[in-house]
Amino acid sequence: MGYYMSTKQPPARKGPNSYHHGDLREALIATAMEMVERQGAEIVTFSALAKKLGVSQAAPYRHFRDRDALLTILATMGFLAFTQTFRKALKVKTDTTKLSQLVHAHLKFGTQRSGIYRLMFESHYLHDALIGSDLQQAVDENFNLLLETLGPTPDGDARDRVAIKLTVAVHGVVMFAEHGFLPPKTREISLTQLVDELVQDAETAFAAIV
Amino acid sequence: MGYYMSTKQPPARKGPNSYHHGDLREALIATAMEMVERQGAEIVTFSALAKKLGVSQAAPYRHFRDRDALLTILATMGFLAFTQTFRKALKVKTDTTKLSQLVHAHLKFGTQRSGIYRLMFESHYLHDALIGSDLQQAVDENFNLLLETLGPTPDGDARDRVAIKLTVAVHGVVMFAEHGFLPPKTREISLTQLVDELVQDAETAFAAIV
DNA sequence: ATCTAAATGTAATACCCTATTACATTTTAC
DNA sequence: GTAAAATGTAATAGGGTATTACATTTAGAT
Repeated sequence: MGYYMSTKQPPARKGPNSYHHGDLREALIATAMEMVERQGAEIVTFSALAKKLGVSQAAPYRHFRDRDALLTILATMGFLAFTQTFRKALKVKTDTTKLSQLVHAHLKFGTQRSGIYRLMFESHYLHDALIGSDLQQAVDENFNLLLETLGPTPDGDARDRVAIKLTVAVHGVVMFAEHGFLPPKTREISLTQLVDELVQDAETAFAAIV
Repeated sequence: MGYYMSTKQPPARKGPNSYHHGDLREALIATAMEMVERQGAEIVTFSALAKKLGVSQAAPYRHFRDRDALLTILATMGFLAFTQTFRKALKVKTDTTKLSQLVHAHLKFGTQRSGIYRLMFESHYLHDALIGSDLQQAVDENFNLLLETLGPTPDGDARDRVAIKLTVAVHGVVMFAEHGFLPPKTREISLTQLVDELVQDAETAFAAIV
């Protein structure tokens, strides 16, 4: 007893001994992130994490004040990854516009990594943790990247509005798609096509103010 | 013992006697809906409901298979209310367009009744319950109302796309606003103003295809 | 090198929530 | 009026959060 084989995570510790894990904090974050990506933040519990990592249920509390604190970290990581995705998208050589690449990167991230995307944009408890935080900074950086991509205009506010309208629309597409609430006709239109149009519209609007 | 005074809900039963509640099902739905509107679906538990209504914790299970079943009913009610809001908005006499009234009704519903709105559009478990359901019907009805408001066009698909793009954008605005993730500059632009622009854009697009 | 303080982990516990089961009481229909 | 259906209860098993007091390791100061 006390030791058993499993096809999954053997509770053997990676650390220097069997009492201390070695780097439980990082292990918790990594494992939690995997769970979020696979099945969404809902299923992430300290209980399950502790079991998977072969530590007691109380152990995670040594590293995070509570469950929300861990999820906030994951969300922040998500925003950093989101921005990275944007940066990479801008570097790719294609025949489409930079703006299009950026926006399609948004769509792809949102739909393919829906677990983390939902954690990032649907979490209620993040709201408070936002102001003046790493998280807020990560969010803002994203938007600034979009503004830079659009380029300068005589009227900055006009540009901002174009960017905002595009962003919220793409976010709306992702959210609706994620939850299966796209209007009837949309079910026959590909999301890619829809987003292409949104980009087109934004570019037209931009051309009018540049 | 066994009986106590409370400034809140006295657990006195409305029904014909103290054993049977009278109409527990409706009471559960009504109370749960209040909780959703006030604080969001997260706080709705059978436990809390039972306590408030002065019945045992097991009693709610006589009326709903599980918590999600109750919440699905609330979400469906939410969609019906949403549609009703649309219908009423169309009846109001103003100097703005019907489309504008409809879309502003969406914004208002989403921001002022965020608890139910989030339940309607963010719930993961609704996804499965959707196909061929009352819920799906309620959702579709909404979109059709928007299409009717736009009016007929030679190319129906083009109209659909205009409607879809507008809807997702407004939904995006609501979601972002709700979670405090509006891009930096947006914090200074009123949501109303933003939505006004979205309507303008849609109307311009519509004018081009009519 | 040691030994003490800080860091990290555990066990035990209290509390809340879900959901089921066997049983109790009303209500309804015949 | 009574049997079946509907509705409610108590008891229980199971899982989750979070705290507290205690155990073990690690690391830093001397």
